[in-house]
Amino acid sequence: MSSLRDVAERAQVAVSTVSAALNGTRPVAAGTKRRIEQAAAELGYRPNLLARGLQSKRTRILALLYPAPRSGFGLTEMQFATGAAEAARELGHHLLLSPENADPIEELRHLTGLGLVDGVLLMEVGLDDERAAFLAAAGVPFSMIGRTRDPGSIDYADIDFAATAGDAVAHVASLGHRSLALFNLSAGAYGDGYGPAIRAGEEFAAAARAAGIGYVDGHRPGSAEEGREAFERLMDAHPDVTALAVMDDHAAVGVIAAVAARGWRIPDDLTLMLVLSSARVAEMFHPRLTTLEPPGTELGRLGARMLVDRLSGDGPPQQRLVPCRLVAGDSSAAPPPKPRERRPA
Amino acid sequence: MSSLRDVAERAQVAVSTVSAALNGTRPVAAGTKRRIEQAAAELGYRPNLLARGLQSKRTRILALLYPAPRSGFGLTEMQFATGAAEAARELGHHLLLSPENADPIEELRHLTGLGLVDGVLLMEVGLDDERAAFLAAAGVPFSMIGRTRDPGSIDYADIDFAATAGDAVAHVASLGHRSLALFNLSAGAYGDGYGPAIRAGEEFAAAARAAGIGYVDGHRPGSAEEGREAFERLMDAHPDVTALAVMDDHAAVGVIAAVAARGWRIPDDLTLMLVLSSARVAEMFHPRLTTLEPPGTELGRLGARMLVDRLSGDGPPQQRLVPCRLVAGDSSAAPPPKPRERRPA
DNA sequence: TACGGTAGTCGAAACGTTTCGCACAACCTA
DNA sequence: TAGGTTGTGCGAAACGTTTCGACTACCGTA
Repeated sequence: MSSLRDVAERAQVAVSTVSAALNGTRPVAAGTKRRIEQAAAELGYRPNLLARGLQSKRTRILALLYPAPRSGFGLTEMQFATGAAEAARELGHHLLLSPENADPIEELRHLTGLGLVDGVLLMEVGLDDERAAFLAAAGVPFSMIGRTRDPGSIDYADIDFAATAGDAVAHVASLGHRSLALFNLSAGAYGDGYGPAIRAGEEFAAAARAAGIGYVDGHRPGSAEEGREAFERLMDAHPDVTALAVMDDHAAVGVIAAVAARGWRIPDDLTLMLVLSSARVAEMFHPRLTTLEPPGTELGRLGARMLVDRLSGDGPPQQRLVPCRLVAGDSSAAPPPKPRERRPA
Repeated sequence: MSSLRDVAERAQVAVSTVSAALNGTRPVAAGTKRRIEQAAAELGYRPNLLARGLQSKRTRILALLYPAPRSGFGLTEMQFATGAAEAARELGHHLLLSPENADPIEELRHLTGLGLVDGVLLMEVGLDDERAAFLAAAGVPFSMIGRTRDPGSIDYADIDFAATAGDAVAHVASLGHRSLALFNLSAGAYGDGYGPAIRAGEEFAAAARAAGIGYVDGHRPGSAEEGREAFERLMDAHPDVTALAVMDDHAAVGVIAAVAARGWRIPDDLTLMLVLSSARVAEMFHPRLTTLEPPGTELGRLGARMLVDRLSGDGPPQQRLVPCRLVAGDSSAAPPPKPRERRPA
């Protein structure tokens, strides 16, 4: 690989002049500049990132930190990563994939001590996230996909749960439903204090109240079997519920089975929608489910972009909320005209 | 951040001695070594990766190169990435996520010219992959997840399609089926020359022949609608087929609908299985589909490991084939005892 | 006693950049 | 004509490592 010195020799100038010409960091006479650029092109010169980073303390490398997935990552997490990587590249940066081990703080200390990364992008942020606290204390630039309970002036991109819940409620309300239930994420899959689970619960309740329709919460099925059971219990306690939003894919499978077991049909007897599931997943179901698709790629892109902004400038904190996109499937319809009854096959 | 010099001062030795002591690169007296280690610990010394890389020409950074996904990445691709990142970290390396832009070769030239990465891990390898050709010509160490038509002595980890097809055929044959069909990946989703599509086709044919059961190929549905049509045409042309393997998730949705439209049931009237789909996807279906789950994480890990091996040693090329895991669902059963007929609802 | 070998340590150079003070010429202004 | 201002380029230092030749002290041996 050719170095700055090779270019300098070929162009008959000093090394520092080449650096200045190529980076535009100080004025260089037009003729000289042209000679240098040509020499660089002829040699196929590429600046060495390590040398540059060593000197300038800026590597233009970002680290994407994510916990070992408790239950395997989904499409959304993949989108965070690819979105962030894309945006980073467009902005002339690189993205390092950093799985956490048992001790995330130690991991972080190590990672930032290496001098390798300029900033950190945090995924799967908890309401009280120790990583965020550590980074803030250590003065390491970072941004979050998701957010802590009190993000203060930390940059983040997160789902707009209020808007999302509003859209969901508006969707079923406009179809004529008067009562909606939510099956939240199970504690097992993500642990307690998982932001999306808590915020979604709160915002659905608020949106339903604002729209003046009934709202039932409390079930948190994490598997098909639990979904089936939860639906049975829901119908026992609240036979008037005609619309159901489910956050866990697998639970939805159970709900569909339970509906069928009663001799009911979707969407005629129940409007069923997924929350925070990608349309690709929703399409796997029969009927194709309506879903509120999380803006994974966009959140990833935003997270990376605001981190780069933070690194290169100061500016006010950027805090962005992006709503899920409602993708209508074949599982939404008007509520049944008269009370449903079990019609076992 | 403290540097080698700080440690040297504190331990009252020369910088070079500290380096030697900490890296074990040449003998250092036991007492001195202890003093140095203590000083390093007290200062919380971390070697600067950039400086080290600049000098030693080894950064311990690997790049994972992947094309912009044509149709959005799936779980398997996610597993490649997380598996590779995990293994890299365990081996003291880092993994850079590198999306390709329009011109992969230029991208590669740029990436390797930076001096930032020691080696490249290639994903989504085509049978005639220009990236592999370029890297080989450029002398850049790399390994592949997947493989070219003629991998020569290039390290790779790929799916063992022969074993996978064998397992699939054995599965249906043992249930009593005498005729199997395969719906391959659509050309649109992955382009022609996509290794898995071609190899799967060949190996299913070979396995069926070896087992002495009938085999039908040729359909390549890439959506639910195409899946439905393909199934209708299949039944028209080959009414004797009682087992079907589908490679595209969405096509399976259409097949299931078509089966239901005939008044048939799965698995009673048709044994349906997914090929190269994760169990998490198979569980979304009703009934839960049998699937041949690709070893995504393991392939990612293997790819990273063999690349690290290649970097640090010479050794013979490593070429590993890993079969898919057959996860039995509720969609496999013995073939129907008597010929099926349409029983429209 | 002199000599070669060895274990341990040091200092300097090198990796490829960026940055910064300084030099030099040409030009303008008073 | 003297002094200042610009425009342009140079050289050296610095970033934090690794590497390598050289030096010292000590030991055993001839």
